[in-house]
Amino acid sequence: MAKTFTEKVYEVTRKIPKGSTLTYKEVARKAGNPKAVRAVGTILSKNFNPEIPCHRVIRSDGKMGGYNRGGIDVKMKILKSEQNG
DNA sequence: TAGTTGACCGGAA
DNA sequence: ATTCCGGCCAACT
Repeated sequence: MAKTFTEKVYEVTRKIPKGSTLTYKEVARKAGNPKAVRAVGTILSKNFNPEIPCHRVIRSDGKMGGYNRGGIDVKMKILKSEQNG
């Protein structure tokens, strides 16, 4: 199979259940490179695919990194909307 | 091909 | 708690 790290990152991010959030480190870990957290940020930042809930990926501090589809403000609102209702 | 950049992480001051 | 530094990886120039 030998899927590229980028492909795995997209799949993992796409498989994140609603109402749940994963850290960049977790995504990188599931993708196969727990040390490529920087790359995950770079990859997701270039990702403009609505099928990928990149807003469910946050920093290990519990804070957020960024969002290419609206901004931190929208990202926060989406997470709250999915968690609470 | 080499160098720089970035939605990061962990440790130290 | 905040700020600064080194390390790692993929994408971009």
